[in-house]
Amino acid sequence: MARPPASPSARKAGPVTLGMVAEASGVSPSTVSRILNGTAVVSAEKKAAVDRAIAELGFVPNPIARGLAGGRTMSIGVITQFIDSPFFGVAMRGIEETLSEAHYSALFVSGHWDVEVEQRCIDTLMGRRVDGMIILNGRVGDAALRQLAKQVPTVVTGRSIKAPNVYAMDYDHREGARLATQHLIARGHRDIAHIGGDQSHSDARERLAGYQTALEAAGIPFRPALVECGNYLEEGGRQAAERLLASPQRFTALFAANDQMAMGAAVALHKAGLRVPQDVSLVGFDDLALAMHMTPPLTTVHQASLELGRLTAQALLEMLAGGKPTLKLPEPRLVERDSVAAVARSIGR
Amino acid sequence: MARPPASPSARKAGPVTLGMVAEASGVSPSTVSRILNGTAVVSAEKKAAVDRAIAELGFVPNPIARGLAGGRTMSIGVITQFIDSPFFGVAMRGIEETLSEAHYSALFVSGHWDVEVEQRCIDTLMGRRVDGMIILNGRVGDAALRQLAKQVPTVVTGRSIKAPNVYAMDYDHREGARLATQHLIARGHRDIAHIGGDQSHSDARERLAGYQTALEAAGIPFRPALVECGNYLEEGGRQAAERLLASPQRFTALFAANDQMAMGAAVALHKAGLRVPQDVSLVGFDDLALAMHMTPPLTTVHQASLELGRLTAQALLEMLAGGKPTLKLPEPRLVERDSVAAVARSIGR
DNA sequence: TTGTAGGCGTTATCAG
DNA sequence: CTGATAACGCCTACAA
Repeated sequence: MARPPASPSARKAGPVTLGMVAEASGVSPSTVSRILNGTAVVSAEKKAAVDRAIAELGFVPNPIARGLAGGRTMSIGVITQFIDSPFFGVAMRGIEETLSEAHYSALFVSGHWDVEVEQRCIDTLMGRRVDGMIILNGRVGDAALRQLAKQVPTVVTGRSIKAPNVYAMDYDHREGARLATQHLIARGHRDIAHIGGDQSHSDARERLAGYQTALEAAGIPFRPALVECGNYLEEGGRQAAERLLASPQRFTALFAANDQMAMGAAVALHKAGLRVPQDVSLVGFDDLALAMHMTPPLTTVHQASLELGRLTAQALLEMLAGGKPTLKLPEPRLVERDSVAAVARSIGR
Repeated sequence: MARPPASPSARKAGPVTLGMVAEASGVSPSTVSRILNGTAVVSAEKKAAVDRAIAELGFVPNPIARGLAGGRTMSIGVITQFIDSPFFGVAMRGIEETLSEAHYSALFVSGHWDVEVEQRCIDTLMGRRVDGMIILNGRVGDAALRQLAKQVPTVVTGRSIKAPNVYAMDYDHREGARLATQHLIARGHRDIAHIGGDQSHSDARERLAGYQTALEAAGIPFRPALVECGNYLEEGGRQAAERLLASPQRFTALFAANDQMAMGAAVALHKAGLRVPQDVSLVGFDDLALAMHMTPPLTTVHQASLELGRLTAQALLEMLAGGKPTLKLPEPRLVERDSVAAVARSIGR
């Protein structure tokens, strides 16, 4: 009877090597390698013998050696901006899940929204011979990206770029923002303020554009004084809301370009004695896990972050397999919760 | 004039190898290796020549090859439970920062609170020949940990274990919980409910114990009916609060074992028409980034998560350098914000 | 102090 | 179909 395979971490001395498997099953190392990789057809009996030896010895191929031998390292570099981002964190989970199912490991690094840091991350990752790269809303230029893609297949989000060996996936931020604003308009709001993101990011510009589009479609003039920008963080949202509150502008609704800023804005509103949604309606963007647990639960535009992670990983996997991915992100959709109220129609007052 | 070193990612063909550096500087590969690792004393002139060659060629040692050659991989395995945890996310950031300063890379993997998954993570990580391991509140048994530590230095949080090559760091959860409860008591509350965490985790048990300790110290009898447990997630907190609300028990304050559950509880309170803090005071635990941006901003026990990450990494680095770390986590402290109000003394009503 | 040789665990390229 | 043999890029005796 075959002894149950020993857990690798329970092994005593040096790890079981491919060579040991070869010896134990009476074939050459090359044959074992072939079986492992499906590189060539091997006679059934030898394969059986090897498989048994692998199981008995509890052999696990060494990715390091594999990588050195010019083969693949079975690892994928993933660049995010901050590893503790509530939005990208979920995407990373999706990436990790999908990748590990395919026996790949993800190497997560943070670019800190800084081109140079990000470039260094890329260099580090390439030094570790990753087989592919996923860049979540990176800041490096398209040129650097093309350069990178010459070495490994690359999937990027947050930008549209057409280049060999690069697959770009992005949300329709504009449409999402339009939806949010339109929802407010449909509830009777006309004085709608917007807290935008850092306008050097295309997604922030798109969201602003979507806001404008909805306004225009409803025949409401766009008033620049009603938009203040933050940095996509709670604090920035709070400050932007405070500026709005301090200005002479009046508004009955607020559309924040992401949930974190919406959260910050909610605090500012609260401190100013304004209630959500009775005094001002609030809509966010992203649908972070916490959106539904805010008080009141936040109406927001759903971005499938887990899906985003899964799909980017899946796309990369397809490229690694020599295919051409055609995956697309789901359409944005509004999630209605309790932070929006209708404005009372003030007919002929 | 020496040309500026080419960025690795700008290189054309194959990477620059140690051998090429050796050739360019007219020494043997071993000498270059020695200089790189400070393994032996080398004549100043040769060292200068090599250093120059390294700079000119933009040589970066290949960690993969290094790892294979039995040296170190300059990578550290980090096991968390969920990569998108708001609490551990920040800790991971600290780890990444500290490690990268020392030119180490972190390999983050998620154990999903599951012993088997976690064990598989450990095996994967060891397969990748990490030089050390950081396990954030892991679930594997102490035995497995000791076994692991035989192979690489290990730092763990969330448990106390004394073993060779293992360094355990933990917070004083009990004291933190005591502080929170005491604060409520000092504000006049006597009917204080508690939303606990999963009692199979020691930190959750400790926090409950701290709550009891404070009660006892104030001569307030502990009432089991006032404690409901969740899973450290918002949803669990909401449900626990709902159970509490549905029970015949009355309470004027609520101490949640973490901020996420406090957030969920806030929603339940809100839906029940109860205001925080006017109707019920609320205290959390962890001081997540979002605690200060809740409405109202949450009074909570500060756990220095960034510090936690930095210190675990630093401790590991010290072990890697052959030292014995003595680092300790800062004491818990209460952060007062706006979610607690005093109970009006109801004398002789 | 420095160079040579061998090996780390795999994969790839040849012959057979 | 299968087995030698040579890399992969670096480290570490051992020898000089």
